Amino acid sequence: MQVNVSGLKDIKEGEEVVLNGWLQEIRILKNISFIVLRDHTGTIQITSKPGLTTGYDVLSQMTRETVISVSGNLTRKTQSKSGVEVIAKSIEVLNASKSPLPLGIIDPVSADIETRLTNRFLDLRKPEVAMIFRIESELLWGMRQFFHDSDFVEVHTPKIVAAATEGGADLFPVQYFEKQAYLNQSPQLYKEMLISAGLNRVFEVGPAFRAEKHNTPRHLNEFTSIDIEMGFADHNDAMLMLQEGIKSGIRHLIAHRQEYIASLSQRIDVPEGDFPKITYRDCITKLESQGEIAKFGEDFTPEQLKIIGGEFQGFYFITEWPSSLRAFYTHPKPGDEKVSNSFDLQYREFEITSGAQRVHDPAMLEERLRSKNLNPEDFSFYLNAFRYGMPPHAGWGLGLERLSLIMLNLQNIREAILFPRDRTRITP
RNA sequence: GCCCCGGUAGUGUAGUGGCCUAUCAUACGGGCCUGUCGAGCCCGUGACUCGGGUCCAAAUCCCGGCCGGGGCGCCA
Repeated sequence: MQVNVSGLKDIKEGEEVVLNGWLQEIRILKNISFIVLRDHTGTIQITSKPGLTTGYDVLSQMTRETVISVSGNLTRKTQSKSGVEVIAKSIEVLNASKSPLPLGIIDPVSADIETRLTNRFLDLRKPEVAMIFRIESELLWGMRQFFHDSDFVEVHTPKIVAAATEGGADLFPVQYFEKQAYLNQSPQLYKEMLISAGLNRVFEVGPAFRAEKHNTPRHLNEFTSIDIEMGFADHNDAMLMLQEGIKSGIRHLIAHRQEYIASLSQRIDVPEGDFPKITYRDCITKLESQGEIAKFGEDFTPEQLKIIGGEFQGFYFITEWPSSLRAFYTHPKPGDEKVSNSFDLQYREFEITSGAQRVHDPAMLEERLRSKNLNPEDFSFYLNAFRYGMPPHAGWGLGLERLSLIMLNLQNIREAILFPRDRTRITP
């Protein structure tokens, strides 16, 4: 019977099993040999002896990470520390591995992130590395379910676009036949058009591209953005949806994959209660009381965000950002138009999400475009959607890799994406 | 865009002008070992990012290229 390593717990003493996987370690002694076989569920010791095992004589030629198929009998009457092993009847090589490995899977010496990324297929064989993506998958699944259950439609908008989302530079140009096009930095404009289209609530999980030449542990040039937009809603509705979306993702992870959580060195809990909120102005007051120079209309430095983040446990919102700091589509706060109905979701010094109530009045939108030195004519495909009945609406965009980064306490965002696109890397 | 730091065996490192015929670990190859499990012990293979320059002498100093890490800006 073919089983995974994790399935061995249900196998009776002496029963014959077939295991497929990678040869993680091999130790050949004079009259007995041990192999540690690894599959995607775990590792198991395979014991073989001359005369008992077909293929014993070629064991000494087997290299680490060779793909093998083992058949044998499970026994728990073993001296192995794991308390269970398989006595091999036969060991077959399905595909040999070259040696030496460019990156050891279980070596005591750790490799640099660069070496790991250029050999990512080997790096990902480490269970703790693969676990990042298993957890990310579960978090995302839980969030997807939440949005579906909350009447959102999952959509897919173009990644090749004609105009800049927010008018700025920092886009990757692409040649689109005879036209100049760009990789989209955000699905923002399309999400909003779908509100005019009457879909009412949309969400999208997809790539976003930023041509910023940054080289930091928290930026990628291609990342995965979880975006939502909701009609007949404001920034407070959007914040609630964000809070509940994240909670649902974590709740799903905990409910369905306790074994993942157990393998981690840190705890993951569903945050209790509402995420606290602090206004931009209150942040400034707080910083000034600590001797920091923080001027209205300027973004916080990473150092300042550490100070603010130190006031909160886990997630918190910074709300009411100056209108001058936000994109043109951000709705001003009625009666206090220097600030906006906007928010960032933060975790310590990390910005996870940016969102807002959006401008829905076409005249105000044009004015806002002009105030940002953008030409409304360049946005006519977008502005048209506002001229024939656009509901008030709000939404946000969340960086999936940043969410993984903070949930798993990773030191570098490149850890949270399979094949990072950073300042210089376009392979693998 | 600005600034800082780095590149030595497959991997990770030591080394700051002569003592380097380059350290150590791990990996790899061979040997010993009836049960290992971070196996152990013995032997061995294996490296100074590239191109110029300074100097009697360069892994080490200088210039440039390439590659990488980080800080700021900007942002998810």
